[in-house]
Amino acid sequence: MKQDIPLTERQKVILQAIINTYITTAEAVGSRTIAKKMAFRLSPASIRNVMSDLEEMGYICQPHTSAGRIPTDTGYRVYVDNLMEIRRVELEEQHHIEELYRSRVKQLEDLFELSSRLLSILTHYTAVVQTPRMETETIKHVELVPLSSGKTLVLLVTNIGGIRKQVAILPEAMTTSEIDQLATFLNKKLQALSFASARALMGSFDDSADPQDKRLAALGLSLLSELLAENGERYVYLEGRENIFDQPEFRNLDRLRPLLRVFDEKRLLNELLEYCIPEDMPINVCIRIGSENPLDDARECSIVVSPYRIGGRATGAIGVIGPTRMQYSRASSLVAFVAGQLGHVLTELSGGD
Amino acid sequence: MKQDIPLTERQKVILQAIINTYITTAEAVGSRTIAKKMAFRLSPASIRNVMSDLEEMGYICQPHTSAGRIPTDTGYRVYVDNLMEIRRVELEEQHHIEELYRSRVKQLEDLFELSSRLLSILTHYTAVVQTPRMETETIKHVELVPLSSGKTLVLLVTNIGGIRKQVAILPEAMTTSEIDQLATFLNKKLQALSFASARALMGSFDDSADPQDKRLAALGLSLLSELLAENGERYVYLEGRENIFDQPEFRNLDRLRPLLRVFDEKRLLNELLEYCIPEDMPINVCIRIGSENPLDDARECSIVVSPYRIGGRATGAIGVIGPTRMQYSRASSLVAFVAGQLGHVLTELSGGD
DNA sequence: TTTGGCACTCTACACAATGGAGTGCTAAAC
DNA sequence: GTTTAGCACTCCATTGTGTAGAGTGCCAAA
Repeated sequence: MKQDIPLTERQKVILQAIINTYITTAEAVGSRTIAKKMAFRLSPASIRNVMSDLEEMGYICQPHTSAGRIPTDTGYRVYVDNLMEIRRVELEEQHHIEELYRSRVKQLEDLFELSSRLLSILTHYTAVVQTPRMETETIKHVELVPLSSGKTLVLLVTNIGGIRKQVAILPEAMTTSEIDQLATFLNKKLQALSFASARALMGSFDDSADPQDKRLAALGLSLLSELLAENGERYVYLEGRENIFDQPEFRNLDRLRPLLRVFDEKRLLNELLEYCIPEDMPINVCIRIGSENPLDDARECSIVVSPYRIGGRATGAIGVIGPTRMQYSRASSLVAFVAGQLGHVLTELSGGD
Repeated sequence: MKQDIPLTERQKVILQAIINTYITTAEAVGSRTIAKKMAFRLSPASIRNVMSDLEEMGYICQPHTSAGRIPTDTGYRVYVDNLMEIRRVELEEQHHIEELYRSRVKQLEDLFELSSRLLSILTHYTAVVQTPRMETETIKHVELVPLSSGKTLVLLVTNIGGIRKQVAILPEAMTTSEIDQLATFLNKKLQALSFASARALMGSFDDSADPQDKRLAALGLSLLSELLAENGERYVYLEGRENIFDQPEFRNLDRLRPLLRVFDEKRLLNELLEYCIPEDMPINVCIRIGSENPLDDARECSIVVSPYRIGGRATGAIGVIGPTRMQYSRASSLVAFVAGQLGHVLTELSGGD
């Protein structure tokens, strides 16, 4: 491996041609194929020499002696970083997407579903959308709906229109008007607070002068504490599972199965996304190729993922998962664009408070 | 085919043995195997004669000349209807399940998720749960949460703790207190009504004497109409997808794919469940075997499904999907039991109004 | 009516033979 | 020095052949 040596122009062009070809055909590409496709004429023999260099550098490899070459993960890496053409989403496509965002969103969940479905349809890969980090939501409204026998449905509406709910058991018998009073109290105190601040505030009433406040805060905390807790796991929307069946590399059941396992386990997906977009990410699109990603079960595939932002603050991730032989250029431009749209709508939702 | 002729005792015993064996081994079973397993001694040759009869009747068939026999869909049918031993769920298992239902349910969604996960774990098949028919829910509470710029989040809580919501645009500018007034009006009028009655009632205000009522009703209708509409599609919970990978008949990608397609398309699942449990079903457990079910993509598998009841009224379906070579006995007893539990908890939730 | 025996059929598996694609190397051409 | 034609070589994929094994159907004897 002599990866430190910079590529010559010729090597670049040929590596690019190999990867472009492989991406569309899914078959190991030989020197003859490249020779025919290239702009400046070179014989297959000359191409072979270059290919041999590229192999030594670790960018391509042969499945077996008498086969053509296929890109390695590091090969894709230089392709993604230096060689691929950056494309923009077609204007017409842009308008089409924007139109959908305008018309199709009736509730928060629609937004995530639309985003993931859209991305899976446009890219033909499997799309994932992670719901926003809890810290970026603030409390908009608290509602207590009395149910039977001392139980209450506790509803929490957040600034973006998200809902948390749970059935809680009242710690003491309460009349309807007392419950109303509690709800009013909670709404007044918690309005526009983050979950963490709300928790802290409620706790602070413990040594309050006003015994009424103290009592209400204690009641409120017992009803809300679980909803306000960091429960870690965020929901992940996943669309376009079926697309992997169209990828020849996943015709094989043994390769397919681990990937489907990842799709089924939200926990793994979350881990994967968290790894790509760790905290407040400054970058736009993150690409993890094959072995670069942390899940053993996803070593055969790549993920292209972007943070989306609410009011400038990265709060969640959206992206696509496909074979390492992915149309990185198209995928990343689409992911970036849809992430932008999603963030835009979410910001609008949360903004006009 | 001479399916009308009743089976002799010997034919029954042998058919039962064949199916029981095939269910556990997944391999075509030959006369020798049966001869060894049977209680009363018969030579393979005699068994072959009976098998020949059973084949002529259409209950078993040979994959090829020199193979043993496997049950046909009609074979499974007589097995399910007449031959299989009806088993009860072990008492210990029952207690375990009941315990889970007591402890794990914080909100309505948990209930469906628990039921489907439980069933998939217990049976090792894929489990589905359809949410209740809209007609069985009544309105418990309406909440209007003002969002930015003339938008409102409309929340509808039902008697079982279900939630419908949408972001609606106010048809006219309203102050916060006007919105509160509207919410109070809606809660007073719609309390405990079904969706259909609510729709009808709101419409009836059109020729009301009181102009204030008329105005509020019109506003309310514009905000609620979409939520109250029959939107047809019910949500379907699905758990244990990965279990089909353990079934040898689905090792083959061509058999696997259509089934996964069904799993991914809630519409198809709904159709399947609707077909098995049409309307207010008197029966307990419905079993559809292979070609008996209406979906082409599910011709290779069986479904065991039961309605669950809220207050005695069947309102949704719960069941498992697996290969036609299914452990029908165990599956149906478990489905029935879990359906009972689910209905029980739902009834409790809705009951104490 | 039951059963042992036997010929027959078909699959699954292993093994060899063949064709084709693609390479690496070398020596000649530019 | 770089490029290219030629050639031997390697390996896969496909096809065909042979064999062992499982199971059947049928017949004649018990």
